[in-house]
Amino acid sequence: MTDRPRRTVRAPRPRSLPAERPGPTGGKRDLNRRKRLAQFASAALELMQRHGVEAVTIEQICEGAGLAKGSFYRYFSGKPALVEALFERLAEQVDAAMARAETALAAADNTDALVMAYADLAMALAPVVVEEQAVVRLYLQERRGPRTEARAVIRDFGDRLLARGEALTLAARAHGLLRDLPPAVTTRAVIGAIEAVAWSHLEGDLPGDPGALGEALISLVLEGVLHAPGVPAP
Amino acid sequence: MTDRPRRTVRAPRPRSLPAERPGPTGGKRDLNRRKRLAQFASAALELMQRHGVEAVTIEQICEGAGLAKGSFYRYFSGKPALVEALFERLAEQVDAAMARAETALAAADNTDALVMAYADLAMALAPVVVEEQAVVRLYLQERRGPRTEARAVIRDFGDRLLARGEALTLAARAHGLLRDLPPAVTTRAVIGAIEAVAWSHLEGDLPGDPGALGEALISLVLEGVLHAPGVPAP
DNA sequence: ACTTGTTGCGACCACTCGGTCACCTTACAT
DNA sequence: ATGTAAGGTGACCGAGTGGTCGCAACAAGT
Repeated sequence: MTDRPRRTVRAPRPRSLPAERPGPTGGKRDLNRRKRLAQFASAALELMQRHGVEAVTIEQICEGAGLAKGSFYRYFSGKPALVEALFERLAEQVDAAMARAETALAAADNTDALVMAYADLAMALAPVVVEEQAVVRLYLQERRGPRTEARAVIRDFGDRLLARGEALTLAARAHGLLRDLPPAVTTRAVIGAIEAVAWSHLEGDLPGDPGALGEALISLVLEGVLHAPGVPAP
Repeated sequence: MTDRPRRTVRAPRPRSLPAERPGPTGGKRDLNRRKRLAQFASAALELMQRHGVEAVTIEQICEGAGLAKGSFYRYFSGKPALVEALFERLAEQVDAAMARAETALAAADNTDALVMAYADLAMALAPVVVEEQAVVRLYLQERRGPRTEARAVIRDFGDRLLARGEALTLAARAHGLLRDLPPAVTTRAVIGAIEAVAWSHLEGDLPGDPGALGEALISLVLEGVLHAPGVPAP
C-alpha cells in the first residue's frame, strides 16, 4: 500500500504466448526465434537422455540453453509442450510412413506387392530414425514410464505405432503371408524385438553396423531362432 | 543461547540403523519389524507403479504406509535401499534359476537335454514371476530409465538377466540348436519380444490366458512369423 | 522518429522434498 | 522392577522448483 512509483497503466499484459509470431519470415525476429527454440530443444534432449524426462528441471534446461527461465515460458507453456515439440518431426514422419504402408498393404493383391510395401516402409523409416536418433532413443527410454503430463506425448506416439503395426499385421495375415497366430501377440513380439535391439545399439552395448544388425533381426523375425525343420544340426 | 531445558546428556545416539536387529525371532519386536517393512514395501510398490520410481517421494510412501517419515529412515537409508529390498526376492530366484540353467546347458550332450534345460528354466521362472508380478511390472517399467541411484538396482538386475541370457544362447548355439546369427542380437531380440508381450499383458492391453500367450510367443520365437518354406499360403 | 507489441531477464513467491533431531514410548534382558 | 537400547514421531531446516512479474531492450510497421 505504499505509493511507490507504479508503472505506466497500459493495457493489461497478455501473459500468454502470442498466437502468431510476428515479423517477416527470415527477419531478425524469426531467425532469433528459431535459434532460441533450437537452444532449448537441444539442451532438453541432452539432459532428458541423461536424467529422464521427468527428472530434468526447467532450470537445468535453461542453464543448458544459456537462457533465462522467463524466456523459456515465452516459448513453451511447460515441459509437456517442450516434449511435444521435440517429438513433432519424428511423429509426423513416422505417422505418414505408417499410413502409406497401410494403404499400400490394403491394396496389395499378391505376395510381391505385400513384401514391397514392407520394404517401402523400411526405406521410408530408416532416414528419419537416423536423423532423429536422439528422439528415438528418448522414446525407447521413456516408452514404458507412467503416463505423466510430460510423458503423455511419448506414450501416445508409442500407442499409435503399436496400433498401426497391428493394422499392418492384420493386413499381412489376411493375405496369408503370416502364420495363424494372434495378431496382437505377433505385433508386440516383433516391435519388442526391434526396439530391444535398437535400444542396445543406441546404448552402445551392441556395436556393429546397423545394416547388419537389421538384416539379422529381419531374418530372426521372419524365420525364428531355430534351424529350419529337416535341416539337421551340423 | 536460551537456557531452555536441555535433554539428558546420555551417550551420543548412533543415528544409523542398528546393524543387528534385536529380540527373539517371532517376538513382538521381530513381528513388528516385519509388519513395518511390509507396509513400506507395499505402499512403495503401488506408488512406484503409478508414478515411477524417481517421481515417488518418501513422504508419499510414508503417507501410503501410514507411518511417519522418521520411521522410514529407521528401516531404510533412502530410496535406493528400499528399491533393493523390493527386488531382493525376485533377483535371488531369477539369478539362481538362470545359473542352474546355465550349468545344465553346459553339461547337455544332446538336443533333448538342451530343450529339457530350457523347459526347466521356464518352469522355475513361472511361479516366481507370478508371485512377484508387481515387481516384474516395475522392472519392465523402469528397465530403460537413466541409471539414477534408486534405479541402479533395477538396471543391474536387467543387465545380469541379459548376460545370463546371452550365455544360454551361446551354449545352445555351440550345440547347434540355433541358427548361425549373432548371439547378442538373438538374445536381445528374444528377451525384447518376451518383455514386450509381458508388458502389454500386465498393462491390460493384451487380455487372455498367460499360458496361451506364452505358447504363441514361444512358437513365434522358435519358428518366426512366416509360414514354413515350402508351405504355400492358403 | 515514434509507437507498439515481442522478447529476454532474473528477482521473487509459495511450496515441496529429503533428511535430521530431540523426545517419548515400548520391548527385552537382567 | 529397572535399565537400556530400539522404535515411532512430527516439527524443523536448507535446498531447490515451477511459475510470475515488472521492467528494459528491441524489432518492425507507420
